[in-house]
Amino acid sequence: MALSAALLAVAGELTRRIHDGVVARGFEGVRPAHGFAFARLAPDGATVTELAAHLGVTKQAASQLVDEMVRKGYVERRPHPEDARARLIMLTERGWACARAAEEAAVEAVRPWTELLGEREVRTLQGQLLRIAPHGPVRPSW
Amino acid sequence: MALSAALLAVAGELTRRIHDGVVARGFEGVRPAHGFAFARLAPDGATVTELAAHLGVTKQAASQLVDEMVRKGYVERRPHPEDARARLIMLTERGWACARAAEEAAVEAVRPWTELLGEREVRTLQGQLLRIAPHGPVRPSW
DNA sequence: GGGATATGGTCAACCTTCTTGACCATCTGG
DNA sequence: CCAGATGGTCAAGAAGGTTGACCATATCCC
Repeated sequence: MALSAALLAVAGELTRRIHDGVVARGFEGVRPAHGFAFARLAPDGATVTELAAHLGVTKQAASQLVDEMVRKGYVERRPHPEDARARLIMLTERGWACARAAEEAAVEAVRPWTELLGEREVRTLQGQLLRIAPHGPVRPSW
Repeated sequence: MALSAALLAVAGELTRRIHDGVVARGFEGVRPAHGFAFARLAPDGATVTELAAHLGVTKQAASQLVDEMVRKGYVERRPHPEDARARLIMLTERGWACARAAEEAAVEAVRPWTELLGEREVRTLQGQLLRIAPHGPVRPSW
């Protein structure tokens, strides 16, 4: 049980730090859920349905999230090049900037661990975690 | 970033498995949030205000959670022995049974890790996590 | 080709869980 | 013993999710 508690504590702390780091870089009104969405949209965009599958929510919920991100200027809905029903959700320039900020914040949040455990141990840690749950849920919900 | 993603994936997977394990043992209508509450109530009970502080929510929210757990038979409100304003929230017999089930489910959820990494590595992992965030938030929210 | 059916997306209504604000009962310090 | 602090609840509302209905377009199959 101690292991579970420690893991959840670290995950919660990490999420909080990344979020704080993103806010500190000037992106307000953004939630962790947006970050999980960015991860799917980043390479080439995605449809609402794909995003919903990625996040593990209904497509209505994903659509509302997109509404919000559009309103805040992070993404835009473009016509899909191959399917007139669908729309391709793509990051705007501001969206890319926010994604880069999240990346920086993540690196910054992990840095103290390297100072504490050493670089080799951190790599070991990462390897162990990847072996334990290579395909865990993207949006852990509880 | 890969490290962060792996950590969140493992945490999400772990939470899901513990929850499933508890449900499989016959406790329905119970959420992970209840488990976090049990952890504080288990030794000797606690007041609503203490529980709220533990969970990181308002005392109104904690009170509602207690309402729900009372309705489901996991806890009961008893008069506080030293403060007539307060009430001592204590686990019922069913509450204790559920807490034991969660403990079992947690052990079961972690067992595959031991098979995968070996017992020594898992202990190392636990030690590393405890050093990284010894006092992370109890109820990671995102 | 063309109609039945599947799929992408949205609108609307509702539910759950948390918050804020107001309030009462009781404890505590001067 | 009274003023202020603290424990708890009630009520209303915000946030973020779900289900159900619906339209537009794509795909399958004759």
